[in-house]
Amino acid sequence: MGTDGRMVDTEFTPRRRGRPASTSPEGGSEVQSLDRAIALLRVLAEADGMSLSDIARTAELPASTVHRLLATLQKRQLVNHDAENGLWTVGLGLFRIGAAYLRIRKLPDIGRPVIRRLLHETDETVNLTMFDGNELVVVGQAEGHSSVRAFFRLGLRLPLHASAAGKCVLAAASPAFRGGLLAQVRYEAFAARTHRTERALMDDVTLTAERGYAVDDEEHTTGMRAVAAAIFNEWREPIGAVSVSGPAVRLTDDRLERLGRRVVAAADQMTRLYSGADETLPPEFATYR
Amino acid sequence: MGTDGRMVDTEFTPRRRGRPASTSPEGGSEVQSLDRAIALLRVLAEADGMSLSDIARTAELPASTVHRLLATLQKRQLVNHDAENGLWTVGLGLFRIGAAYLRIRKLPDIGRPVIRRLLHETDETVNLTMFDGNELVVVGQAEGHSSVRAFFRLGLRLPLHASAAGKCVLAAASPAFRGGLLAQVRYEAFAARTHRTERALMDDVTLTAERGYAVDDEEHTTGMRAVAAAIFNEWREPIGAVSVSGPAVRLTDDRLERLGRRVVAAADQMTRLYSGADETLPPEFATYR
DNA sequence: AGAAATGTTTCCGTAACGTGGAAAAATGTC
DNA sequence: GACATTTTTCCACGTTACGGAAACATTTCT
Repeated sequence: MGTDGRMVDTEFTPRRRGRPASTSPEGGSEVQSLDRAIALLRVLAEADGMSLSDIARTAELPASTVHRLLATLQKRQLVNHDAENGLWTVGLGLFRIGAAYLRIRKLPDIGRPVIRRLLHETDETVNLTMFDGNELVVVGQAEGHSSVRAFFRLGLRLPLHASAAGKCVLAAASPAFRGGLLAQVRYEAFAARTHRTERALMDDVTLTAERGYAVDDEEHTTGMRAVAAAIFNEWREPIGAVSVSGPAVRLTDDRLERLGRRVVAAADQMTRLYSGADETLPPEFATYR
Repeated sequence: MGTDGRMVDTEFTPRRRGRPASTSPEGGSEVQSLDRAIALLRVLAEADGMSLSDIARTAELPASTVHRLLATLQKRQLVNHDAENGLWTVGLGLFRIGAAYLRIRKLPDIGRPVIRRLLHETDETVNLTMFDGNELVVVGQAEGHSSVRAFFRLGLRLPLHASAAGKCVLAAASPAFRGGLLAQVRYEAFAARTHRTERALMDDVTLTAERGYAVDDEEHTTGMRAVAAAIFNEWREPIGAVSVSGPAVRLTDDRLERLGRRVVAAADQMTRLYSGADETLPPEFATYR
């Protein structure tokens, strides 16, 4: 309403296009061979070394079919085949791909309930961002009133120097790491109040470190304010941030302060969930930590 | 030679059967659709959220084909499809399967060079075992002289009360955990000298804890002796053991002592490699720890 | 030793199944 | 409102996967 629109589309802003998925009661197209191969992987993942005929029996498929599928999987390193005893096991290639899940989805999946609660308590848009390269990527969100619809859409990349999320990550980073990040900042001007010098940015970051949360006072988009707090991994390295944002007219100074404390609490909770011993997640996560 | 054979085949002893794999110069049968699906997973694992058309362009496949494959992968949870913005990401199912790799293959893969060195230094059969349920499973080995060929083959399960590996794991376990394990021991008699009572076993375990390594003096197989030391994870919980075994006539008391010290050193090294900061392994492993 | 049993790999005729172009459906952009 | 994009469904075609059977090996039984 107050803001005059999309002058600041830093990067592409992907949004649902094309024909929507059928409200499929269920099923649809499926590829038999792929479906069977996945079934084989499931079988293999539960055993530590199986012979071809064991696998074929368990999966209830003819041996020749299983052999063909396993050979393909082996060529791509998704399964190992011990040449000496002929046993098949899950392969490193599968692990490499599977490991990507943690990098990409762990925080969003864990953070969802926290974000949603924050939305209901504050009635403002909540964003979850993850550090990637030298920017922050929006990986989760919960939008408030439909009136001011999502400025920060999933996949959008936020600059370090012109976003609350970026500044709180800078404030939380180790001095050495922060130095490396600052060296790459371009100080692009997104709005009238965007920091234009390292000096100004660092003063803000120092304040942020003392305060515990960062404030974006119309620095990214004119008319928009936001507060953010950093989320950490198990070695207390910042990996992302939670932020609450809304039109400046609604986010007055004293409300900003209350939101700041609330955001810090939410970020702390996510840190504990991310690096710690909590449930709501499948047991596979317990293996790491 | 001295031993009179396979009276103690606790469990199945899988060994290479059937027609051996072709010394394939390369390739062979392969399944196109599966091969393409794997390529898609690789693409997805490198990006954090892609649209269908992006994926199709990257993989150089028609959109309809990609869609069909993704739909199948999604049904099995190997990929996620965000209904709101239509982005595809790697799924939890993929992680669940990939995580099995660590459970099954991490120690064997890491331990291989250590095992091989131990073989060359001692000239006796070396075995790597992992704790599973209430037994130890042979997951890696290096065989000495072909004369006394592998008694403990890959996949063989060793009992806790009648193997050097089992006893050193018992000795290294926490009192509470050890209690739970002991309650399940059946005291099956594998050889004349097998421990038959918890009393006798615990006396041996106490001695093992003091000594640092376990000794199997013809308790599993008459005529065979072995020494073993435990391998630990990052929380100092025993996860397996390395052992050196051979005919009693070759493994005299004083040689056993020297081998014991050597086995402890090897186990320590594997503990460091397994739980620590070493390379020789792809970067994915670094994510955990 | 030889024979029988078990397990793996290759072969190949058959048709089922995956393929991909095109159309339909929906949204963003001009 | 027309045009450009993107996703999803559809469908005729023939490539591709299927699986029985044979060939090949190794272990076990007699």
